[in-house]
Amino acid sequence: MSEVETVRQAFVQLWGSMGHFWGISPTTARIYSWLLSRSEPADTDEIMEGLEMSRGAVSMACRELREWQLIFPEKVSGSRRVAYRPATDLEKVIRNIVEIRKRREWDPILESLREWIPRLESDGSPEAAVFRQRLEDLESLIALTDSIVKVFLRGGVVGKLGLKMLVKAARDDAALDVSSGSGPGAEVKIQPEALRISDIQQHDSLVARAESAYRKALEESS
Amino acid sequence: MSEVETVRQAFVQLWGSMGHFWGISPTTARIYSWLLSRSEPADTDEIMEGLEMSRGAVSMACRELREWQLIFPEKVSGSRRVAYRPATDLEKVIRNIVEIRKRREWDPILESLREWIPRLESDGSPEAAVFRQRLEDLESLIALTDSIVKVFLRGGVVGKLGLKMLVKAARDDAALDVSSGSGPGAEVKIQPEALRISDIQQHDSLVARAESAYRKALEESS
DNA sequence: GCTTAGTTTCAAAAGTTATTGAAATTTCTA
DNA sequence: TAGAAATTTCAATAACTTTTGAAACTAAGC
Repeated sequence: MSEVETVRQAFVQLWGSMGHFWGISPTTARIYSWLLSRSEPADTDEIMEGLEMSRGAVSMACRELREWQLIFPEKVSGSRRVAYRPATDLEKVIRNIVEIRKRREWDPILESLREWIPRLESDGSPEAAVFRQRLEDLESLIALTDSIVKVFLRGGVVGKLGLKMLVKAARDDAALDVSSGSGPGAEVKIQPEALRISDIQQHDSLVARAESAYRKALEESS
Repeated sequence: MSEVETVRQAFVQLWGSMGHFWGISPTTARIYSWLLSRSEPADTDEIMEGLEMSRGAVSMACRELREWQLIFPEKVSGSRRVAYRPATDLEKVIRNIVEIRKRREWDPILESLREWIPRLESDGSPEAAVFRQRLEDLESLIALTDSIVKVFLRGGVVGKLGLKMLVKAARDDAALDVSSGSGPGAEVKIQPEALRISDIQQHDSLVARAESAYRKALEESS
């Protein structure tokens, strides 16, 4: 068995177990990843053989993948067969899936929370107050995640700067780990203070300073 | 039925359907959310009645919640009963879960990808090259997500600035949506250019400019 | 229009996960 | 220490999801 085949099998296995993240079944995920691992499209028979599945399972899964626009049918000339070509721009793919799932599944969660919170306000009991506080905390967390996803989906100067900052911070931390791991007191790590959501969400004029410095630098470089 | 009870039922239903995100079963998730909706801890009988479950199901689920440190057992004085108090600092809860799942599930994905990519390099076939490119794209995407999660878990000045930028960007976008939705040409939206991961990951001296402006502003304000 | 290659559909079967309830076990009190 | 309150465990059962394979259907070629 070739190296490609070995990696392919492991990749298909891995992607299959991640299927639930994408909102598709493991089988459907496995077909998509199998197609991704190839340089050419494949028809139903090839998929059946490659993944040892029934024709019916392949058909159902391919229909779902088409609905998600993860595969595209192509006619095989001189034959009645349809070959399936996977969507290969993975950034676009993931954007598409995140966008669809955000709209269908995640946004309704935020909406529900925002509906419930004022309803608990009008009930004056201590239990309602406790419950409401917890829903508010949860709403803050989910709203932060929503912000990150929105920027990922939409782009823009400030969002890009934010993401670059995050990447830099993670990189800086990794470098700090390496340097603090090489001395005699290697177990001692400087642990920054944990972020609080309320702090992150708060309007901050210092952030505006950083933003305008970045914009000025952008102008000067173009 | 009271307003609290109505919202509670909807919340428990919602949280139960989100259980898979946390890596726990719907039943286990429902118990946790039910406990969150109350101002006082509850014992096994109360949970059984409140959620209409068997004693066995409650016992198994509570064991799992304890393992995740989502609930804490408390002795009920004058009785042999144990009451369960939920962890209520939701930021900490989510951090804990994200950290555990990152270590157990998500980090191994990145590791696998980073193992496979060089293996495909030594196979000179066109198919290996195509497959390798796709694995590299995927690795980039997951590494970005990993960066964001790392910052969320660890904090730090640069990470905090990055998150604040993202929140600001999302807020700015929302404001832009509102203002562009109120004119006669309301269907016309300015769509910023989509972010590319390779761009975000690239070292950028302009980001350093923004960062030092922020640090300077921090010093001046303290 | 007929034939047939190829695909889709769906009920039955298979596989997986969740729940139950009673036996087993643990722990506390008198 | 015995008894019983309370919980845990786990095999059986129930519920849910996935897969199969053959009947039904579609579409292309002659």
